[in-house]
Amino acid sequence: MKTFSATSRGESGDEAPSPPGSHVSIKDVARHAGVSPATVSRVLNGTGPVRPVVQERVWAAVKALGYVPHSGARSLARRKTDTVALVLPELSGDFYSQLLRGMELAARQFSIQLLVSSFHGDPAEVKRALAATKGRVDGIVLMWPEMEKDGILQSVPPGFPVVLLGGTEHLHHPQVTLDNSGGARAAVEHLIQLGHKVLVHLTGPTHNWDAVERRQAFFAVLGQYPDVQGLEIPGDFTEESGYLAATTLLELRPRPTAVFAGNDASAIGLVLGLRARGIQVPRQVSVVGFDDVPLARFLTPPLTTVGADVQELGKVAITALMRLRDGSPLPRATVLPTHLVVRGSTAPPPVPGEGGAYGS
Amino acid sequence: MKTFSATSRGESGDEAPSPPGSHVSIKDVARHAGVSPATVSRVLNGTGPVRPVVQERVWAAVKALGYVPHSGARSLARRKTDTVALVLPELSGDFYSQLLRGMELAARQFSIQLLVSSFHGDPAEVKRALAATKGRVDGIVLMWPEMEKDGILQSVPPGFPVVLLGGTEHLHHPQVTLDNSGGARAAVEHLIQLGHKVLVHLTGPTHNWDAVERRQAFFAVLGQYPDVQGLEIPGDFTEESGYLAATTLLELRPRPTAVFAGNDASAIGLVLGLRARGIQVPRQVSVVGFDDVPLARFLTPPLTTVGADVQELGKVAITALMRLRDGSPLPRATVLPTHLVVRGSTAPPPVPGEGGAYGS
DNA sequence: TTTGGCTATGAAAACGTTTTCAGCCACCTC
DNA sequence: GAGGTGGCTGAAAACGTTTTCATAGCCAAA
Repeated sequence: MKTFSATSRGESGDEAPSPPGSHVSIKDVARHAGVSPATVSRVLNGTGPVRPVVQERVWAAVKALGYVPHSGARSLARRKTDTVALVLPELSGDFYSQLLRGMELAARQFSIQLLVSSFHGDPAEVKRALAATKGRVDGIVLMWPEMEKDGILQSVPPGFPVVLLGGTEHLHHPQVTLDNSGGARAAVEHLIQLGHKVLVHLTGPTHNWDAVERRQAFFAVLGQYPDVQGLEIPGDFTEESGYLAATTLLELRPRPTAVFAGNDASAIGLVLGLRARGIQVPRQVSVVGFDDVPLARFLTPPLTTVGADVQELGKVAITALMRLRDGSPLPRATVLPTHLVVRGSTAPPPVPGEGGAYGS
Repeated sequence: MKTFSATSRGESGDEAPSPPGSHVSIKDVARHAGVSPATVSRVLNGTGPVRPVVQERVWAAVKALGYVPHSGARSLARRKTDTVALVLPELSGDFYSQLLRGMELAARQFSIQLLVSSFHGDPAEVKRALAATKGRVDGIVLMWPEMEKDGILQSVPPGFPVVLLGGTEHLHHPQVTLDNSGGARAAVEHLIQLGHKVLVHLTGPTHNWDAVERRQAFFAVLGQYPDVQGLEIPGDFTEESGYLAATTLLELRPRPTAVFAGNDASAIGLVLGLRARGIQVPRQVSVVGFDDVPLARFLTPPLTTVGADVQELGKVAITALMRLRDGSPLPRATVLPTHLVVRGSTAPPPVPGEGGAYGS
């Protein structure tokens, strides 16, 4: 088998125009152009006055040597890295995918780089990730959906630009979130409007801020409709917990005819679980999710759910961070709208006697 | 509206234990501990001999001042950044999501950071992205699916660790790819085994390396079966192109009974397009995709397609890069296996006279 | 011709680390 | 007591930039 090793590299092919030494520094350029490093820096950055003829000499030297500035050294000298860190719970999945895309788009607009890391729910990882960014980035976008967050931000010095994404509000850092409450309200009211009288909420993890907000909104809406009953089944945002919830649901008395699930994954699990037990959605039970994952519209029936412009969320987070970095005033919290997407998994409740109700 | 500005930050809350000045450097720690910066460095990095009692003093000072090393300066001095750059066509979508996850997992294992950027098909962006990494990373994973790639790697000095992900092979850099040929072969042979005699390939973009490999494999297999005919319809990997291909397909003579689509997106579009024209899949036309996107198993019918462990691909790419960085020998090319996933979108061809064939 | 004020440049000091090099000290061996 | 020997430590030189500060030259004004 042909092998590659760091020492056995061949001659230049489509590499640098004339790549003499791997490491050509600003001093080499200066020497080659017959000027001082300071002047080269001035030409490269367009700062300070330099005679046109000298500028040409410098550019010529840059091209001739194939010089590319060393961003690390540059950052050190300028005290500015043009990089921001993204510390997220996960990187995969539709939500983060969209989020990342929005952030990348914004980053390009601001000409900054993105340093990503994910911590998979481990607080120790968050701390490590945050510490590792010291001296490497100009700011941090942190997403920490857990309720508890004491000491997470220990290693970041006060005054360092940090934007919190989702989750609870924070004394020291601005926050960008989706309107969980509004979305949940819309979902629940949709079910009530359809005529449902017994609703159940399939909750998310109790320590998850989004889950808490959605649950609160659920009961808040029910408080306004005395003739509607609200129950809840504990879940944890996984498809499996939704599947299992189907069993619990069928044992509830009075019988719920509609479910507001904390997110799409558990809603999908629930639909599958109900179907496995012979219950039809939405004829016998209506189901609403939350997130509007791409999958939602491809399901049978297509899932009614609450959507949001997650890409926009990413953009806004980066933009907020940049404003913070630049010292511009910034709202303490920015809440992005969510909207109900009515599809096929919701319908009016079954009329007793027409065979829609499920067995005794 | 309450606003935040960089200058109006409050007192410390859950921030640093005792955050005196925002910027505490190794010199401050040294002074506080009554030693030299060199000794602090030695203690922090566990290098060189330091008396235990002094070590304690240093650690105490570190804690007292809430010192966190400045990675930027560290990188400069060590000539090592513990960061690698990911230069990808996109960041969103199932494929990249999985890829990123694998890379992140591997990165954590190697204790390195990930600097991401995407270029959306623009060669100028690639060059900018690569140049921006100079002095910021120890290596680069570059994915450039286009056939043409002259000069893309101009600004990276020869000998700098680069791993190519997918795409064509390269003289100077090792490569990690998925087995497009094997997957395509398996897909086509599956259709032939089912009894199909007229196959059509819905191609990807002509300048895309993966598309080219899959197309080549399609015709290579057909070459071995003289009694099977192969046609092709040009596409571009988008769902829309698949949808439109349905029309073209129905006009072909002889009538194809099976389609091997270049990827899942176009396969899905095709299925939708066929259905819109009253053609049933797989009863009248079988369809195979490529990629096994998560959606595939939720479609009706679930899509038969070619899958691969994309997360593993990401891991392998990072691992290869690390080996390259460390000067370990490394295969010039690593090809990861793909596998056929048979689901519901393929079936034997309709038997004439049984109503399966579509109208004249 | 001096003075003053530009413009264009270079020398050198940052930036915050790591690492080399040399030196100090205590201990051991004759 | 002289001469190693080895363990700790500090001074200082990197690393590759940017930026401040000083100065040299030049032209206009006095």
